[in-house]
Amino acid sequence: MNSFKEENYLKAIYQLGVIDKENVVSATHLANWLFLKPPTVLEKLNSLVNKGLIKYDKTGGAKLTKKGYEIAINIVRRHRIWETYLYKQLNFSWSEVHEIAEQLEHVNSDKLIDKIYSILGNPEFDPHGDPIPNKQGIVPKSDRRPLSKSIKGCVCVVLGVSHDNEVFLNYLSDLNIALNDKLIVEQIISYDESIRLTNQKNEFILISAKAAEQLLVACLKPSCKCKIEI
Amino acid sequence: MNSFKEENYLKAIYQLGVIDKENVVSATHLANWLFLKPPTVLEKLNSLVNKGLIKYDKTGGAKLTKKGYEIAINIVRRHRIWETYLYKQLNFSWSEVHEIAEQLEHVNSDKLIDKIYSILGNPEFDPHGDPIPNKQGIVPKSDRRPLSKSIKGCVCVVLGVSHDNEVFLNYLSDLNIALNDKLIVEQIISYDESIRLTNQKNEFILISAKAAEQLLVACLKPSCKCKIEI
DNA sequence: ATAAGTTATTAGGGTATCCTAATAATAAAA
DNA sequence: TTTTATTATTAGGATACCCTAATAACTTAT
Repeated sequence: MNSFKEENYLKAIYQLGVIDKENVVSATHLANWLFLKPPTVLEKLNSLVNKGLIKYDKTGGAKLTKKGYEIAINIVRRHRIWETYLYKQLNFSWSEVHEIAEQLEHVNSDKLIDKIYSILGNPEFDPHGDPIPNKQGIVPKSDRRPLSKSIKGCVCVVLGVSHDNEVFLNYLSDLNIALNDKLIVEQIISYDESIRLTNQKNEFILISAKAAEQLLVACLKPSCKCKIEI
Repeated sequence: MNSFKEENYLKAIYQLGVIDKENVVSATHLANWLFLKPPTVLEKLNSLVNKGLIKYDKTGGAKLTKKGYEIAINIVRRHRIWETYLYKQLNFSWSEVHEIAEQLEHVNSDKLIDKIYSILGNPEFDPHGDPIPNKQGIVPKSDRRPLSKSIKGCVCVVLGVSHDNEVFLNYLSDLNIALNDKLIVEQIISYDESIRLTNQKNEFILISAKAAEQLLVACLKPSCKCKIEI
């Protein structure tokens, strides 16, 4: 709990490294993400370099060392386990869990995490659909991808969202889209790339291209053409 | 979670105020309790005065204002609710819960506390036997007192310990004494004030005067002479 | 290739926490 | 009462974390 700040830096470097594979994790990039100013971040990055938790050079940006990765992935693990616990055991809503997990992830007790993880039945994915790293820091794989990559006829299951943002989660609630829902892609409207879906209750849902990029799904049809990469 | 430090100061002032009613909560006293040095504490006390959370003068020491009391008692409430949750729902042992609750008490989510409190059935006492303040900051009363105040023939139920110390809790485990155990005072040995007890299984237990001072019990015999204050 | 715009870094400053060492105030003992 | 011991406070310094303003190093567009 004392390494609160440091943990958040390492987690952010991990997250930005995963999300923007193209982009380098620069001090400015991190500063925006953490709502801080670049000099503040740079200062901290230097101290993380000194502690052997990251490597940093201005062209390649910040990269976690093995030691840094272990800390970061452990925080991510704790976060996702807490989210799952809050959602499944304590009946919090999908949009509420993130903020509380941001705090709980810094509670330092392996035994506590092990306990709630085992109560949950050692799940591989959290309620947002994000994979829960195991104790060795290995992240389970899934074929989740944005709904926007789907084609007409896809049978999709909702696995999560790409950015953890309460506004978007509430937007989905309003659209009547929830985690694990099965959605069929009826039509992709070429004019604005919005997508017409039907849900299990055979209701029509129209989702914008922007939202479709943030909604993560997996296609359940075993050999659907959507899976062919060009 | 940002007010971590401040919350711990206020909690400490509350706790020392309760434990040592005679003694004033001085900067030095607090410094020892918090493992800090007096100037450090004094500096913080001045800032708490400025924030209107305490009053301080060197003769009377630190005293919580209404505003300060509300924060302190809320942290105490969270601590004891988490202890109870860890003990009852997550099967942690009596001696493990304190350290984890020290962290969890700073997680800022009323909804989370309300939820686990209600899962526990809104208990009035935590596993150490300490009263759980209600949302209004009112602390339930009980007639718990040290075992050392008992007399021969008392039928005592174990409600807690006066100081939260893992060594002592383990010592009690070794003596085969657990929370809520019923103990009968068979004999008080005048030589060294140690106490001979029998437990529910009719086993004999010998407890030292020192330990008896730290073990908190209530006498179950309605009009037992132990209750007469001289 | 150069001006204009970005991005990275340095310089310097503020607050919060923590410390040691020195001094002031108080209490206890001779 | 004076000395001694204890306690409270001030002075001054270190580190962590945050900032703005200025400079240096790059890109990009003309």
